[in-house]
Amino acid sequence: MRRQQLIDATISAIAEKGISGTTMAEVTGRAGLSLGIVSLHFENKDNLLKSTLKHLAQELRDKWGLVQDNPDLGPAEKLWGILEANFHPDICTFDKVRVWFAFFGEAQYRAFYREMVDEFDTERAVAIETLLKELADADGRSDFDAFGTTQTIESLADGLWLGMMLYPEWMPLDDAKARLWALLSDHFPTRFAPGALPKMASAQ
Amino acid sequence: MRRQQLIDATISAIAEKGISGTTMAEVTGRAGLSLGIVSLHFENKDNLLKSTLKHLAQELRDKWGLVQDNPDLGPAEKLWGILEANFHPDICTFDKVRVWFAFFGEAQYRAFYREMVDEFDTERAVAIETLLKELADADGRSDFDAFGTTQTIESLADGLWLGMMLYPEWMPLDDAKARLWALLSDHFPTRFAPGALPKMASAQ
Amino acid sequence: MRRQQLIDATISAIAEKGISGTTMAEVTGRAGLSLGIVSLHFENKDNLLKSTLKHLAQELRDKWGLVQDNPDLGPAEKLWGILEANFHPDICTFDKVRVWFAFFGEAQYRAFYREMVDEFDTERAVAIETLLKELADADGRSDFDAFGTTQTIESLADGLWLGMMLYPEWMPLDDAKARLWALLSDHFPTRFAPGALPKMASAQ
Amino acid sequence: MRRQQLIDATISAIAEKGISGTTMAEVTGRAGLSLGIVSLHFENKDNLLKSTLKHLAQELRDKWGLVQDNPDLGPAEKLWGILEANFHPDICTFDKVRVWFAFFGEAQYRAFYREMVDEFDTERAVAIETLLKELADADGRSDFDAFGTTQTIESLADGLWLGMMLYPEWMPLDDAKARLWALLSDHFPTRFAPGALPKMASAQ
DNA sequence: CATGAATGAGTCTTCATTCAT
DNA sequence: AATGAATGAAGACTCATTCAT
Repeated sequence: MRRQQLIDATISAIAEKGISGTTMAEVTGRAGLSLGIVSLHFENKDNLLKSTLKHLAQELRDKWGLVQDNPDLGPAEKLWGILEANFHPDICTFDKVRVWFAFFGEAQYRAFYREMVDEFDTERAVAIETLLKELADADGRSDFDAFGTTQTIESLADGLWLGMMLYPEWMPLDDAKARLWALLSDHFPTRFAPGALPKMASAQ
Repeated sequence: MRRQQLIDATISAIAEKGISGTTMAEVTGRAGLSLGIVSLHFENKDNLLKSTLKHLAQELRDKWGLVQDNPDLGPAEKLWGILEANFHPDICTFDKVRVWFAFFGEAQYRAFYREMVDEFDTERAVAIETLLKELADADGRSDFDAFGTTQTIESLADGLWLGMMLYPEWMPLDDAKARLWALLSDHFPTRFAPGALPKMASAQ
Repeated sequence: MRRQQLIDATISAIAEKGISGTTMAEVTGRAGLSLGIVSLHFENKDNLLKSTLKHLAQELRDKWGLVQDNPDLGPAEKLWGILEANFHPDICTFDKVRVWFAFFGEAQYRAFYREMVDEFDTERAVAIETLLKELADADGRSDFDAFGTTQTIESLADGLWLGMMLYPEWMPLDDAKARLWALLSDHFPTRFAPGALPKMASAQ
Repeated sequence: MRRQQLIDATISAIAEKGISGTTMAEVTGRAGLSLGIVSLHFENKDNLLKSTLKHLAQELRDKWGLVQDNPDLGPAEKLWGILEANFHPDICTFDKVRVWFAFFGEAQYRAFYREMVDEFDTERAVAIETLLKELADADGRSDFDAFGTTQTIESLADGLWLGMMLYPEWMPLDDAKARLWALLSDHFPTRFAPGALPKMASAQ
């Protein structure tokens, strides 16, 4: 499919050259296609970029959605699975993380990002908060701050991505996952045993 | 000083229009100056942008540096002071946070960011890790993972910034600070009493 | 071919407005094409100007090269043919002469001129000197200063061009050719009969 | 005098950077003066350049005018003196020759050149032609082409300048003077003895 | 479907000129 | 008389978009 070919080329171009360096010639050159082809499949550049972001968002949504919809998983497994989706090898590519932050950083796409992704993000925050409550209730901890912990978890996950992008040596993928697991361990030591981070639970 | 005037206008322009929308006309128009003035004081656009980032980095560095050098503060106060610098009203402006992420996101400036800021970031990570060790030692906790906790703290701080930028309603400034304080409370409840977040400790 | 169209427009523009007055808009306007076309075919302005000079140099080289390679011509005919090439209606246009001097006069192109044209000029000087020696030997004039006469002939030819450009009324084309012929007559009266300047020998 | 200081700087700038590279900052920088000083002494750039050319023309005119007005010189000495003025060390500097050709080559100044220098050039051509006639009459050569020889002499002198500028190794100053002397020898062997070129006749 | 030559609006940059000091 | 910061018009260059083939 030409569309996917162009989206892949766009991801690669943005990762390497940034949004401002991502010209149509750059994208079509990377795709090995002609200049005019973009207008054929995406109308214009703006739409190509938005479609690229939409593709990344959908890809991530599908990844954790699969975990959430899995009836065989308990709440702790689901929670970890949703979080781990962010670090899945399909999702957490160097190139793709760079593209996410490129869109976060560019004002004109931040607005679009919100329209596009707000719904997904809200869903995810709700899913996480619900699972946290479930776990806290099961442990009889009525004072547990599920909302605040959701904020912490989501922010930590985002911050780990940024760290992986900016300082890959200081923050390798395994460290990032270990930090997130450790946070869960601190809150639910019985559910997320310290140091017992499962290997690629979501990789099947 | 014209330089500062132009840097302020650049921050405002990037925040509102993004790096690609930050034209020389946009910047000089916001500063109420003429087009040619930039080349007079910054040689060219690239240098203006780099000087803007350098200014932000130095401003932050100065802010937490002041805390670190204060001999009247104990380790817990210092640790919180350093972290709180990120949320100081001089630093954590909506505009300025947007500019930070604009630079993170744009490939050509990410490289420059590292050259420029790497040293500051490393210093800060070392300072945090050292203070954490000091606190853990004082409490006799020899098994404390100071490095991992530093990673978590720094990543959470970054992620909170991102959350404040992308979803200001969901993540207001006070929530962000509360999340960071809560993380410290989890690790050192005697030093950072749960719910006892001090008001603007670093603002004096 | 667009390239030739643009080179022609460049010659016309430089002749009329000088190198500094030869803007991209001026050139493309004369060619009846759009502004962007130059970067498509010549990358940038500098390369367009250099290509224009290269074209002129090659055109001249081809013109006298044809004479030199003609096996039917004797040495005197060849010598005159080579010199007359400078005054051929294809070469010695008002516009083109102006362009030559424009490049001579502009410091940044003089260096390029030498790289580009040095070889041709050296070849031509050698060809002239060789033919002079041949003629002198045939006449048994062992004391003939072929090198010095070459210097004189070439310098005179250049100076005649300058005269034609600066004072066209004082130095019409026919006078210029007559001066050159007279110089040869002075040295080889039997080969170049005084007053017997052939009409457009190279024009067929 | 500031004016002379600026004219000298302009000559040096044009020689090295060409007319288009001769900015006001370049000129005033070379003169060690401030940017605004040009408008004080020359009104504007155009006038500075024209004054520079005027200065060069006057300098040359004064040089051969001195020879012409010298009652102690015979016609042959005068003729040579006038021609040699072109190669006087005050006149025939590398820089100054480059500036002459810069003005010849730039269309917008060629027109001014003619207004400014036409008179001098005509005077000189008349002076040369008159002296040639005088010499020919004295020798009883009624068929001598004084006008044509003037054309040849003047053109050769110009061409020798061009040769000295473009190929200084191939055409050193002494060769240039020798070529001009040899031309005169060819026409008046008794007045300009072959090989007897006088040393710096005009240098006293 | 696909190509890529051509267009021209938009941007950075240079630089002559002005003018308050 | 002299300075040099400031201006803004002018020019080179880029690049999204169009369209004939």
